[in-house]
Amino acid sequence: MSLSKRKNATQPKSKKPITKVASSQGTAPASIRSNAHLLNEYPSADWFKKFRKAILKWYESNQRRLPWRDDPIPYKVWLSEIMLQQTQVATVVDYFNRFINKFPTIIELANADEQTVLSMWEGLGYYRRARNLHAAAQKVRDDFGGIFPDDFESVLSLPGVGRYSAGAILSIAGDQKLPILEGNTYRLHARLLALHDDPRSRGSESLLWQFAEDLLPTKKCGAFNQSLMELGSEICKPKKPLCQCCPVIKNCAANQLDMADKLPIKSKRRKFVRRHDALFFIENRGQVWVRQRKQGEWWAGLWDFARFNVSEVAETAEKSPPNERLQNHLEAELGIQLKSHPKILMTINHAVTHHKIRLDCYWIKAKFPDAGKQGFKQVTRNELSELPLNVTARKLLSMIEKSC
DNA sequence: AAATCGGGGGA
DNA sequence: TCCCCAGATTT
Repeated sequence: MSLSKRKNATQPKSKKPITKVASSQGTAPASIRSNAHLLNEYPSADWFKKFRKAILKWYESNQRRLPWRDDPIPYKVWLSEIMLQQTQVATVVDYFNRFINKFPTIIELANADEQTVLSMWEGLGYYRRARNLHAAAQKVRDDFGGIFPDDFESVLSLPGVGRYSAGAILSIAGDQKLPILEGNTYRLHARLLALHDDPRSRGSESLLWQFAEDLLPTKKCGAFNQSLMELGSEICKPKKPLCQCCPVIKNCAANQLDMADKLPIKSKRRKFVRRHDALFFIENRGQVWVRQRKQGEWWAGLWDFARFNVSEVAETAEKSPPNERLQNHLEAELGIQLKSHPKILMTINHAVTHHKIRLDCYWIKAKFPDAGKQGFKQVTRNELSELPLNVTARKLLSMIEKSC
């Protein structure tokens, strides 16, 4: 099977997914030897042998008990890996249990409505993951006979699955010898190797994928890959790593150089953009205005109340005072006549990736126009509780329900 | 190579 | 406040 599209920049392009470097241990592969990213020598074969033994032994008695570890079938491992993308373990656990309870099998997930899937995802963020998960389940149902595939290329072809997730799923669920590289292991490896560069940079990334592959034992690759992440999460932490408790302290170049807390080199962070939004909870005789957010918008697929960017509105009408501008915009945009001034309910400060948002939430009473403008429709508060909402909308709603 | 996509937890 | 989290996808 050939890929019709590239999944990500690090994805191997050849049919054989992972480039084999014969006996690369001891002497670094050319790709590594040719750069000066390491403060130390590339590890020897003996180093790799001792590392594998020590970390696997540590993992046997130190692994956390997690729901997806009880029964590591491909479906559960896959689901856990998608939920864990850029999301902490503690956050995922309850979502995972609820999700498995609601959709016990891939087929049941595939046959579900996307709205139901999104509802189960509500609050977890990165909602594209949920839509991709649902689409992938349908692909498994339709293209793979309902059986989660067990070859790297097929797994990689599923939407939402990149090189990390494909390797993680197949190693954890099937003990396949495939490397992983993610947040924990970028940091762990940067320290083990004393990587004198940002591990997320282009050159470092390829070096670290090679290292991740060289690390793999011949068997127990699932436990081994998990042990790397577990160690990174619990011992080799971003701040104040617990080096005195580390089972592979003797393997750590950063520790030997007394630089563990100085590495990895952190990349420059893009600064936040401030943003001022206004939300309108529009109600009339028990009916509330909502719309489903479109593809390409934030929270695509989720439902939301009327929401505007105050700065953009201000640009189009500079002369009037802020409240009046917003009100005029509201009337023009939604085709409604306000019976009263919007009443401020609450202000929510939140963040969406690199945006810091102040959200002023207003309540207004207005009659729904005959033809719903801008894709709005009206629903009862009861129906509202069933729709997948973004966190701020849900927060506002629960505040309103509480005060009435 | 860089931007985009949420939300929460912890210091 | 800031940093980080078992990343993938698009531009």
